[in-house]
Amino acid sequence: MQDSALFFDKCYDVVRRIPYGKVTSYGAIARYLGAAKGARMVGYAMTASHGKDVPAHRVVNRKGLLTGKHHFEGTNLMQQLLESEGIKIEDNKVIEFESVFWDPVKSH
DNA sequence: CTATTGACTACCG
DNA sequence: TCGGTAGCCAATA
Repeated sequence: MQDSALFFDKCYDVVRRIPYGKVTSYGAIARYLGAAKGARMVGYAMTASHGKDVPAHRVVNRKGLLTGKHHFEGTNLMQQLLESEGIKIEDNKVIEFESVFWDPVKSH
């Protein structure tokens, strides 16, 4: 029971470590936590991250697409948050995604 | 218990 | 990035 809760908590911890102006992917977090197949679980954790100090807008899928924007208020809040950090968005995708990508494994 | 769904990723053509 | 399909794991009905 606590395993999944711990997984969620670790997801939040990693997301909080994302530097300003950087983003990471669900899969990268999942791999960092030792759950390479758990990318969807990371997304699930983000869904449950409401009300917490988790900058979930810095987490996108592996192509830089803002697949989770629908979970934010309005229709473009996630994009605006990223743009306010210097990350450029076009067509729901992070521009120069590889340049702003932050790998939790490398940071570790 | 099974079936469906989802903030994903990899593979195939 | 190019669309469809399969595999994945947990939550929900």
